[in-house]
Amino acid sequence: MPRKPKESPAQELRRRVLEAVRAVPPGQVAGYGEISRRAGYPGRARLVARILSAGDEPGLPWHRVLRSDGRIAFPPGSAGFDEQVQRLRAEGVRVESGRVRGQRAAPTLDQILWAPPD
DNA sequence: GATATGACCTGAA
DNA sequence: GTTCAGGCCATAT
Repeated sequence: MPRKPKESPAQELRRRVLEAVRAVPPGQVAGYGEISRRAGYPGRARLVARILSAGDEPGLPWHRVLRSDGRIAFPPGSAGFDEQVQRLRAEGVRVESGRVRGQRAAPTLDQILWAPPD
């Protein structure tokens, strides 16, 4: 019988990461490390970046993913940088000098999901 | 197989 | 507030 269509670890990781990114509600932001941790792969923040850079998944709220410092992962002046800032502002996130103001990348996604409204 | 690169993270100075 | 070094792992050459 044909072997199971078991996907490669990278495939599963990608799927989990995408799900974690989609789990971030609008107006909120998360860090790469948090996404990787929530996906079940702690310490693989670079993998998250690698996946987002692929941009295979349309409709993915990649703009809600920032660095742990709350700064934009893109270099200032870059197209991605500008686009991400614009999208965040459209969701009500205050962005100043390429950094998110008022709410850093939450230490844990639980903090985001459990964060009290206003 | 080895080296270099990348939308990174953490801790320490 | 910033900068530096070490770690992590998939992809490209």
